[in-house]
Amino acid sequence: VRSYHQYCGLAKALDLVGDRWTLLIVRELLIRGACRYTDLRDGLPGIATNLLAERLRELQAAGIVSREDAPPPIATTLFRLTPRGRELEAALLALGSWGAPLLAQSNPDDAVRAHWLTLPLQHYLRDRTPAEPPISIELRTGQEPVLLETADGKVRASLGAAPHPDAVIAATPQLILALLTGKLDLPRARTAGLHYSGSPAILRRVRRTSSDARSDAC
Amino acid sequence: VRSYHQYCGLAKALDLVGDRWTLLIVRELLIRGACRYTDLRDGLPGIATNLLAERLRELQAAGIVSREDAPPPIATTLFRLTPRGRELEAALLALGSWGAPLLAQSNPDDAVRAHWLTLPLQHYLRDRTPAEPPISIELRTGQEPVLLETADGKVRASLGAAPHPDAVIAATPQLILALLTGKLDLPRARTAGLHYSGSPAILRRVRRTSSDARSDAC
DNA sequence: CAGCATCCGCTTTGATACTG
DNA sequence: CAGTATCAAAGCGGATGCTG
Repeated sequence: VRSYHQYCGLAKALDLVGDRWTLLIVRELLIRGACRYTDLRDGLPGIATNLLAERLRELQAAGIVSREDAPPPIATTLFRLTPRGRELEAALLALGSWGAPLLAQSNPDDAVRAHWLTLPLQHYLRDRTPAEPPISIELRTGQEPVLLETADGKVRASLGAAPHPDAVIAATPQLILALLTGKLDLPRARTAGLHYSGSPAILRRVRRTSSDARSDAC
Repeated sequence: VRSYHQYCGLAKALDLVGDRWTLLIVRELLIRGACRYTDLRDGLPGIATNLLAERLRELQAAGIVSREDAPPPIATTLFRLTPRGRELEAALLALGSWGAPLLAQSNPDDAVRAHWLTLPLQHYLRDRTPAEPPISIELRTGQEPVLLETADGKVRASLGAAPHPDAVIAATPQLILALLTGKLDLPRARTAGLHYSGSPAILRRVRRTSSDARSDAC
């Protein structure tokens, strides 16, 4: 809340979203869309409930988040990003991409949520054969499923199950990430506990390999 | 310093650069290159000196900043970004661009530094006639001069004087920004205290006009 | 002077308990 | 479900002092 009082765009941005937890709240709303208070709390393990309430008030005052009181049948409050809030997506993805390599050394006592996978996956994966018909892959981690789809050369990740997935991967987020980013091949991932069903060609189409030239390691 | 303990790239990034002042220190090193401690303090008005020292230690431990002890003639310590630190540029520019519209309502008691202009200017300006020979414009605000140069359709902003500028603009940063982003035309800017020397065509080549279609207002 | 370290008061955060 | 209340601990801001 305390301003830097500097005539600088970055400082002004940090005045609004630089406080602890604030950008992670935006992350939740970006990935999940409209959210209830409890959904947010579940996606932000470690946050104190008074802080979440206070941040939501600040974000609303800053025009980044809006709150809707219940469509009639369900009686609940929904929080969602305003258009201005959604404009934070580019900055958030850039920061998340910078941090993605840090996921390589995974800390065993880190909290894990399946939907957090969508950010690094969209960053690392490409469709190698965009001319062919699009495919979809379902990721299962014991929590909510995540859906991967190819679209104009890119890979989109979103929440939800695939109606007719071309492949299904079931494992921990760490294992899925290791497999898809090329750190582990399919046989090794399987012995580590990953379940894959579908044609190996589907996997090869989007999987990064160690030979992929990218500046950032994973 | 306190970690979020979340298996998420954004959270990992914020673990390293999410603390107060940290991204602004990176901003200084990005714009100015290698810096002495006192240069940093001057570019970060409001920071407590012990915090600056502590943040620099943390950034060094994180592999984002390196410190060099003096080339022999001058006896001083130089701080600079490591390659990994420089990779923060994209994220920093994205956040700065998001915050750039907030510069429109300028607060009179905000601190001002000429070199902070480089970020919003690179964001807003385009070279309208990239086929013509490149031009350079010098900005003077009473502090260090800033140099604008056209290069492949874009406008680059950096610190330092132009050897043979095609135009010179002297005014406060707020006025310069208002003129170049199209909020003020040249006659009005002049009556507000701005000095312009050079052909008006030079200005028209890079200046944004209110008719420029961009989603973000300024 | 450059580059800190120490001390102190205030603010922010974290953890938990409680409520309409 | 969606918060508020309370309180201890940590972080921050400002001033000052120290060292090569």
